[in-house]
Amino acid sequence: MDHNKPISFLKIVPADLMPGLSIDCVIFGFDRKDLNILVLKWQGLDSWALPGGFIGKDEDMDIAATRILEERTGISLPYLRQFHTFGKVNRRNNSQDLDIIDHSNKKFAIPIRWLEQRFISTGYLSLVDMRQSKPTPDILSESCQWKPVKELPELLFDHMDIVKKALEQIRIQINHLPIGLSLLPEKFTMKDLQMLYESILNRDLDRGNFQKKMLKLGFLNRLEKQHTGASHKAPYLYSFNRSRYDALLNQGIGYMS
Amino acid sequence: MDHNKPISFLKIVPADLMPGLSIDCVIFGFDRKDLNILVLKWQGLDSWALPGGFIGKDEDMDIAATRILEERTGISLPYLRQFHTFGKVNRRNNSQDLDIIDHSNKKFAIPIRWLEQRFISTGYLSLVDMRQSKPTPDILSESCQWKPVKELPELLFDHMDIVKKALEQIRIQINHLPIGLSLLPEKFTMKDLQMLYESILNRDLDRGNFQKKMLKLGFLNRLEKQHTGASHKAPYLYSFNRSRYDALLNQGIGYMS
DNA sequence: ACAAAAGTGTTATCCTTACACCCATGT
DNA sequence: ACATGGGTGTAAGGATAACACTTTTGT
Repeated sequence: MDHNKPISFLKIVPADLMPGLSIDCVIFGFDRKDLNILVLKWQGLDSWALPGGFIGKDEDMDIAATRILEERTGISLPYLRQFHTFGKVNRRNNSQDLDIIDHSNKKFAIPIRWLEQRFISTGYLSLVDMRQSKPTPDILSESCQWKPVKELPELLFDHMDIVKKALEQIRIQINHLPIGLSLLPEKFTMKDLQMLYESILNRDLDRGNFQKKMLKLGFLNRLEKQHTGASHKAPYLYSFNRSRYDALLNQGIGYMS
Repeated sequence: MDHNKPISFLKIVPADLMPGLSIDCVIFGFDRKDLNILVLKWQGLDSWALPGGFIGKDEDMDIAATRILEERTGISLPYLRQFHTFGKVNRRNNSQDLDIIDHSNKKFAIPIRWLEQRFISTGYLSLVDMRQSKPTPDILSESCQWKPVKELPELLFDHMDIVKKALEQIRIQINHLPIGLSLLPEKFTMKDLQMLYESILNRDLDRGNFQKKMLKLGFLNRLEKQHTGASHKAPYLYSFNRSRYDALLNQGIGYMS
């Protein structure tokens, strides 16, 4: 049996899916300024939601997560990690949620009552470079957009709780996650890296101290300077020393707390 | 509908349970010396496993975890936290595992094929004072014992992976978990606290520095000394300043990383 | 007196913090 | 010349690590 055979979300065939189990993805993007999250707008509704889907009966959960994200947003991932499983009975039982389930059932001819069952959902998070991934909506969605964390629209179900938990986890585990590696392009400036940390930690860091700290940790390769035409000194570009970075993450990088 | 109604594990009635979903508990215990884990020995088999069970259709997952642990070991918990969900297709598919499932099916007259389905399992961890909880096995188990982490017996299915992940998580999140509060009795000595940290971090810490650091953090109440009759100075007893401790955990306590 | 474990002190070193200072560049 | 942002330096204070010293108690 091939456990990794991709299963299309768009054909919802309950017989092929794990019942009662879903996956929701919190995709963090970074654009040199703000931390963003990828959200989908459902067809014909003013409702935004996280990209999510279901798990094939013969599909590893991690692989399902990768597939779901790819199908729903067109993004293939460098990094995807489970962070929490949401198991409250009434996590999607307010009246608005029920309306939407009903609407979707009809619109997409999803087998009756499949969406109505109780779901326990596992949240996955990822960190990607916004400038290198152009999300494109699937047929269930009207659009697929990056929204700044600071001004998210209302989200369906308990998706706001899921986002909050993802943020909390990313902060707790900041010293153990390959934040920079995934959220930044191949080459980046020290300022880019600092702004990324500031976005995640939600506070300002001292420029000089940040620079010295990062350099001392020794996982950055300094490349040639690149002059952008701006009216000031050209910044160095950096790339990650991959093996050194991985080694440090295992121990937990001692960033400013 | 009452979402919190306890559902007996011992009556396995598939119609009342979430299919394909289970819970496994990694219960850490501490006895002033070693870090232990609670394991069950299955009836009539030489196999050890983590205490686990299933989730009622109208039961919150967190509440199911509490119930399962209580039913299977007799322990009621001060603290129980989800740490990972295990979703590999073949997590319990080696031949020994299948034998055991077959054996259990027959012995306990569990509805046919219930145990044979694919399960995705959420791991919960807890930290308890070994001296204050006397685990007692349920009827599925021959015994229920504490085993030192350093010399665990072979475990069924992927339970060893689950234990390893729990340990990894407890180390990564050590500054955010109420380690001491749950694993130690009401009153304890500084030595107790230090040995606990040493067990979890798996390395020695300097006695003098540890003492000073903990005192400076300010979440310990120093109580009267208690003389035990040993041939040396009597140590102070301490208790936790609960509100101060909670506040610090939110920020992340800066223990020696 | 001695061993054992608790409590505290000392010192060198390192890290963090808050700045200040100079450099390169376009206007 | 000046504003802007990049790179580096410095000095005070705090934290860490290694180890020494003193105290209490039973033998």
